[in-house]
Amino acid sequence: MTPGHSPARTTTAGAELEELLAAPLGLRERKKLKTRRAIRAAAFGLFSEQGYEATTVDQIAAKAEVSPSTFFRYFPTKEDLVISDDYDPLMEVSFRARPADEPLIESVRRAMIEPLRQILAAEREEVLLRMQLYRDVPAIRARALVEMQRTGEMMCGLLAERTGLPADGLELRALVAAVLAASSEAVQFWAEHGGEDELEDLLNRAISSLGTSHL
Amino acid sequence: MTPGHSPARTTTAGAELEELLAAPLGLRERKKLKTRRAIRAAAFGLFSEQGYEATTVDQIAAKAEVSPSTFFRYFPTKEDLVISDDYDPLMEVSFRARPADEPLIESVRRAMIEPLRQILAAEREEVLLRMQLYRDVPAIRARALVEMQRTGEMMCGLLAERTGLPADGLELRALVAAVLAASSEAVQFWAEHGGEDELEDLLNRAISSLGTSHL
Amino acid sequence: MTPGHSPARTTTAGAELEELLAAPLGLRERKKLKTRRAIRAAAFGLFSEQGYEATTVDQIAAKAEVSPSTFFRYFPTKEDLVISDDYDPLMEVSFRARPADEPLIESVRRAMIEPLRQILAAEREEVLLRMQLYRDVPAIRARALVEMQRTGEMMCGLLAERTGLPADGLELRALVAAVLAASSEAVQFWAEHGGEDELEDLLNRAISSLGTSHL
Amino acid sequence: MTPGHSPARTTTAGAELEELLAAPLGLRERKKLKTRRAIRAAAFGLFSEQGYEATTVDQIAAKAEVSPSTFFRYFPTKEDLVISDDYDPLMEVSFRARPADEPLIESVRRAMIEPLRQILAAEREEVLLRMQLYRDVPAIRARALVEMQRTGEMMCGLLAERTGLPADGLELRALVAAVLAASSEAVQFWAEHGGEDELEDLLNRAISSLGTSHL
DNA sequence: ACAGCCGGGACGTCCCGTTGAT
DNA sequence: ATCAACGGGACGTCCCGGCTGT
Repeated sequence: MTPGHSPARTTTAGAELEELLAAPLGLRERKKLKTRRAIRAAAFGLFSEQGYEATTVDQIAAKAEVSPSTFFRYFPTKEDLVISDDYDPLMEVSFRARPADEPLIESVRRAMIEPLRQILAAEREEVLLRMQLYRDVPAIRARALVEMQRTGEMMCGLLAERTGLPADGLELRALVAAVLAASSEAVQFWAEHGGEDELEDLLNRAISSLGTSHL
Repeated sequence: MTPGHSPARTTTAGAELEELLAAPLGLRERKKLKTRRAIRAAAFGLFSEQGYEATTVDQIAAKAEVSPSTFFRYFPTKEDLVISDDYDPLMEVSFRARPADEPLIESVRRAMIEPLRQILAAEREEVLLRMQLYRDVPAIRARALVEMQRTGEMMCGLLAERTGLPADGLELRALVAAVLAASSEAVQFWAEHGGEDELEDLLNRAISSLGTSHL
Repeated sequence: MTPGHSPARTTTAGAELEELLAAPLGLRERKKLKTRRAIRAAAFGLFSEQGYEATTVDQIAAKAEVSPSTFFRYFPTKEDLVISDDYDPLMEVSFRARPADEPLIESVRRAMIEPLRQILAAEREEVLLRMQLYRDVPAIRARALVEMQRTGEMMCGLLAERTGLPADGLELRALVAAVLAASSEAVQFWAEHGGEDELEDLLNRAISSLGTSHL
Repeated sequence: MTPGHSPARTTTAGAELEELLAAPLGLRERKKLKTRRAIRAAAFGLFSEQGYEATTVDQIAAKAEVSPSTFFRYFPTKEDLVISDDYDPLMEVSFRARPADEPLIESVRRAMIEPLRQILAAEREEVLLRMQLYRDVPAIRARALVEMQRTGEMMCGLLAERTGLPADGLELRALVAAVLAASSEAVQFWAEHGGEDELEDLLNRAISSLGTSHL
């Protein structure tokens, strides 16, 4: 739900996910992961210095001490640097773990917060930087928003299962879109203030403000 | 709030707005407007045939019987084809025209619907096509979503004036984001079903579904 | 011999020259001259702010409150802004006015200094700026150097008349090229130091340093 | 000292230099060198047929059987085709090899002649063509003259070391500029006469004509 | 598996010439 | 005479895919 949380699609991204989920990897895989991280680190450094558009793939590759060819092996596209992550599957797992009789909105809220906690614990700084990029770089914000829609579709499916409502019905879609949008604002707000507030509180406030729409 | 409703930024875009608002323009300007439309029409046609990325600026220019240079005079970027429109200022006017004691959400709803009606009356087909592009073409969806954020910021300003709440406070931002997201789903839904439903009804349903977040 | 002193080739340039030579012009012509100056002024301003390459003809035209078309009527090329001036004919007149029995090098020196004095008196600031551009902007320096060669050819002709040596003989060409190069260094040196030294002294020093080639 | 003798700045240019200095290169590098030469050859051919401005990069690439992209990998700019060479470092080496008690002007003369001999031996025809371009094509002459200034700065440094005079003093600058200009005329003269004279003699005559400035 | 090199093509910027309206 | 609009074309930058050698 934070921008750019897309389902894992490539094996390498899958690897990163699994690492999060703690399975210890083979030596080969660990090396690849390291390269992947190195490239991303280099890229983010350059982005924050020069901006996104002004940074070329070649520069990134050079700074990561990798050949451009290799860059493209790890990230099929320059944009993928910023948007590929593994939030969605984590959230799905998290949602299915909620008791079926819990109020829906509560399940959603918890399903979103759990994986966030994990990710923040592991790479809080990088998430903050990513959020700044997301604010400042149109192309990235763009991609991220698209990924958010993907997340929305997945959530519609999950909620449909639970409620029996049609997954592509207007009501569910509108509700999910709204919750995601509000949550995204919370995360953005959090990043803007340097992460000093408790993200969990912000999420709660944002989501409950939907109820105030009767104002 | 439909994707890509941005404030008028260029004089020509301003011209387009004024046309909507009915002021008959000088002969010179009418011609420019025609060219502008011709280019957009050509572009949208090609987009729906070949997809967005696969369509080159040269093709568009050729089909519009214009030189590539001229294309760039009218649209500084290929993406600008899709995202530049004049919804925002219309909506702002519309919102300010609502009585101050009306329930907030109602004012917002009406402020969004009024200009939509005008636009649909004038160019219903193009809006439908635009929505399809918005669904199908990542790059366009991307830009459009970004523009929606801009709309959001404007709305926050308006609501802040009315309510006295801070425009950049979490609550307002979350609420606005949610309403926009839900409305966007409504418009999208409408387009998916070929425009057969009443858009006004859909908007109402989508917005009121936010109240069901207590599910 | 300062960079960019070329023979008058266009009627308008001729006009500027004549003005220097004091003939009062018709009202029509004065207006054109004013425009010409306005454009150049605008251009030089932008050049010193943004650099030469980064300044577009359109910007110059806009700042001079002239249409781009008009710009090109006055200056066939962007580069012509910087290089067109009218030093050569002044110098030729000046040289022919020297007594025939004066030592050659002395005639040359005097022929160069006289017109310089006039120009500096009239537009000292602009000459200084021009010199800076000449230092800093490769394309301009380039053009200027080329013009200097033209000046060289003219001087070869003059010296050939006086000495009876062939105008395209190596000796004369080498001598003239050397004198011009040394003088150019003097002017450049003068500009680098903000014009505080007496240009005349510098020229004398530069030219006489050729004699030290026996070092 | 022929126009356009600039310091080696890219590795490939460095490679070219080293080749001149006889070190046999790896297979990879030889291929690149061949491509580089092929491009230049194609370019010079077209230049002499159609002129410089009228020749497009695409044409050059086509004739060299290379893609335009590749062209720009080898020469960042069309102009770089003409001006990039490796005379300066050769000359520097050559100068430093002169005995310190030799008359200055003599050291300079020898320092210029030695590398010229080498280059002429290796690619006499190309140098001749280059000189013609330098005469006939303003843009090229322009760039070349600029490079000559660079050479001048380097020489000032060298002479300053030897003489103890300040490298940026007017006297040294004027002297160097004059010697270079005279030498340039000699080379030019040589090229105009189809290379039939001994370049070495011409250089001697040109330089010694500086002494006649007392005429 | 990774590095370097190349090709092909899109984009967007700029220059300058031309045309028709004022 | 000036302007606004357009055309046409060059340049140079970048992305990404493929191929070759190690």
